[in-house]
Amino acid sequence: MLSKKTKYGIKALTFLAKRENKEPVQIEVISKSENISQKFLETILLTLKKNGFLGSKKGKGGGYYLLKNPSDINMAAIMRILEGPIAMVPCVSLNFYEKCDDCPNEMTCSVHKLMKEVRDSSLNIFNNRTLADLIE
Amino acid sequence: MLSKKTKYGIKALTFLAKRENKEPVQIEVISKSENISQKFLETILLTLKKNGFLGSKKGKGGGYYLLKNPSDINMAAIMRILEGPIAMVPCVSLNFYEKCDDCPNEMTCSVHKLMKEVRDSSLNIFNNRTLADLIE
DNA sequence: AATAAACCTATTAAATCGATAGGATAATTA
DNA sequence: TAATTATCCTATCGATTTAATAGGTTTATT
Repeated sequence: MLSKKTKYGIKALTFLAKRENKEPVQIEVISKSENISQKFLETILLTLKKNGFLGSKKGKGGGYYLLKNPSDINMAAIMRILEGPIAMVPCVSLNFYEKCDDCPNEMTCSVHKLMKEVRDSSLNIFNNRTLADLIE
Repeated sequence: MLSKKTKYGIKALTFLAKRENKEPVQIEVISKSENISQKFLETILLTLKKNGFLGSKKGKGGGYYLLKNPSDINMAAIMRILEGPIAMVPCVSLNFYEKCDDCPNEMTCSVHKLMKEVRDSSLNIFNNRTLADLIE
C-alpha cells in the first residue's frame, strides 16, 4: 500500500507543477485544494524541501515552490524519499538493501526471484516518469 | 512491503512444489526447513487450503499437499489471497477497488495515473508467472 | 484407547501510520 | 521596532495492522 504521505506528497508536487508562475504557494492553499490535513502536509513539504525538491519562503507572501522543472523531477527519487524502498522486499532493494533473516540463500529463493522481477518493472516506470508526465 | 504472511506462503508453496511425490508434508517439516514460525505457518496454510490450493490430511502421516500442478498455480491469485490488492492504491485496484475520500476525480488524479501504470506492470508479471516458474 | 496431526479462534506485543500539538524561527509590513 | 505571517521543528498520541502465540477441538491412524 502506498502511504498517505507519498500520495499527498505527489499531489502537492503536482499542484505546484501545474501553476504557470513559480511564486510561493502557502501550505494552507495546497492542503485545502487537495483535501490534505495541513499539519501533516507541513511535515511532508519539509521533507521534500530538505531533499532539494522544494524551496520555501517565510513570512507574508511566503510558501513553497518547485526548485526544478517538473520534467527534471524523477518519480523514482520522489518515491524513495517519501515511501522508502521501491522493492517489495528488502533483499531485492537497490537503495535499501537488507538481508532476510530467514533466508539462507538469496540466489535460490523463489520469493527473491519473483520480487526482483516486480521491482525491475516498477522501477522501469518510476525511472522513466517525471512530474511533468503526471500533469498532462 | 510484502507481508511475512505472503512471503512465508510462497515459500511453503515452493517447498511443496519442489517435491517429486504428492505425499502430505507436515507443517513442522515446512516450518523448520524454511525457518518459519510453525503456528504462524499453520494459519497461512489453512488460508491456502480454504482457497483451494492445498489439500490436507489429518492424523499420522498427514500434512499438506498441492491440489494443482505448480504450472497451474498463478502467482496473481496467490498474491491476492495472501497479500490482498496488487495495486498500491485502492482506486486502481481491479479486485479490491475503493474510491479515495480525498480525490474528487480519478480521471485527473496524478497519483491514480502513475499507480495504474505500476499496477499494470506488476500484474503483467504476476499473471504470467506460476509456481513452476519460481522453482527453476 | 492412544497418538498424531490438522483445525479453529482469540489474544497479545510491537511496530507503523496518520494526524495533532505547540511552540521557535524568520521574513515582511506598517 | 512591533505586529503579523508563514515556515520550521520535534514530540506525542491514537488507531490500525502485523507477526506471533496460546490453547484447545476435531479427525484420522495405529
